[in-house]
Amino acid sequence: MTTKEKILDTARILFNEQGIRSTTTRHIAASMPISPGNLHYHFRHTEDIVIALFEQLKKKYDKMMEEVQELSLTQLDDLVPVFDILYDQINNYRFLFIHFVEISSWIPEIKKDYQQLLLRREEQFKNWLDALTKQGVIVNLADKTREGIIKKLFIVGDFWISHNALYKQYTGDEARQDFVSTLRSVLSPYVNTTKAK
Amino acid sequence: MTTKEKILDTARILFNEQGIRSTTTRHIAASMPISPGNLHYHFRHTEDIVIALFEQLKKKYDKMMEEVQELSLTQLDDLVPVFDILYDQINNYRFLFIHFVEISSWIPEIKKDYQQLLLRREEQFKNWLDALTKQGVIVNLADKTREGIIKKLFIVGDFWISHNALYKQYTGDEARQDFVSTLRSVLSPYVNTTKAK
DNA sequence: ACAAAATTAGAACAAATGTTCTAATTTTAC
DNA sequence: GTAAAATTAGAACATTTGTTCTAATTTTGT
Repeated sequence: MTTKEKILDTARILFNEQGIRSTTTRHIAASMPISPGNLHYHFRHTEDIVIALFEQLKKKYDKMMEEVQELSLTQLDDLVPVFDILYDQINNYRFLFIHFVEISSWIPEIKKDYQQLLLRREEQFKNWLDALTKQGVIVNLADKTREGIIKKLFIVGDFWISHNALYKQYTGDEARQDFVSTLRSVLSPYVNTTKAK
Repeated sequence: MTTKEKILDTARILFNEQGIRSTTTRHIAASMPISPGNLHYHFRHTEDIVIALFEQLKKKYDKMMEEVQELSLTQLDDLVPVFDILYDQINNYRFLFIHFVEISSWIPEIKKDYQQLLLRREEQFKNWLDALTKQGVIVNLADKTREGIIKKLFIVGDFWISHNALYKQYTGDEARQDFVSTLRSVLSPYVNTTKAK
């Protein structure tokens, strides 16, 4: 692992554990350990580290969405493994989600990027829900209903981790299961109970 | 308005507008304007300001929940005015919701308080949903389903504002309407469509 | 009216932060 | 093997921060 990669990894872990407010470039350098000068040789500005980490997440997201596309879904629970992977990705970069508003006003570039990501994801989800309807997994959805479902999936997906940090504070498998079942429960009211093709 | 109240109001507005990271006690003092020394005469530590603001919100929440208790609900849309008031409260203290995880690890006292608030709210919501079922507004709910609904109401209620800041960025009435309709849509799948008493 | 208390301004301080600079060391290319 | 480039350590700097201190001014109670 190069120093650059090591910095990103250390930063990500410290950001996740201590938050972005109390994690300084000096802390990151000290815990590797390298000198502050060395760290700033690789990343001139602190925000460059955050930007690079966001890029990592974005890449992983895109890869995951590709894989989902070719999935054949015959029942709601076929989504569980997808939500599982989603959980890991969010959890590994949870500082981004916990501080998203702060970061996006600090680094406008990330805000723009994230909005475009959401736009694309919204389209993909629409297609995805339509496919589920066609397969008879979920009932027919009015446009407004479908939009509402997607909005709830976004909010729960992005902020379950914050809610959990504030309230139940599940860890490990318990956390993952609660995340998955909460996301699942956004869709479950719309499951088609009549046995049609 | 006393100086103390003025400080809290100014701090709240600056926190909402600029975030807690870039709002310092000096900024608050300068924008009133008073001297930094004067500000720290009224609030020895920065966190005392945040704690006082959280107390304000808590009081308003409790007052609102009392009022809701005596509401008679015969249809789902009777909840709209409740969600409306909720929106105003959250919006006026949105910095708390946007930085909740950060604040709660910075000031453990607030974390504890908020967890207890949620515990109480969870009980109230349970009773409330049961009442709605008895009145025939919503269908019978399994325990797990009811818990899931409440969890979604919490997550959407607490983080719609963050999601909106990141994505659509609605303002004014548009914002309020989207908040209300998103919260409403958590319950709408469970509305009782059969005409029973 | 006047003493005591409360409030205020503004200087002062120590600590921390992001970043830059300089000089040394290591790696790479040929 | 050696010159150039890349990497590293650590000192240095300017700025900002929360907070304290001192002295002045204003308000309050009687």
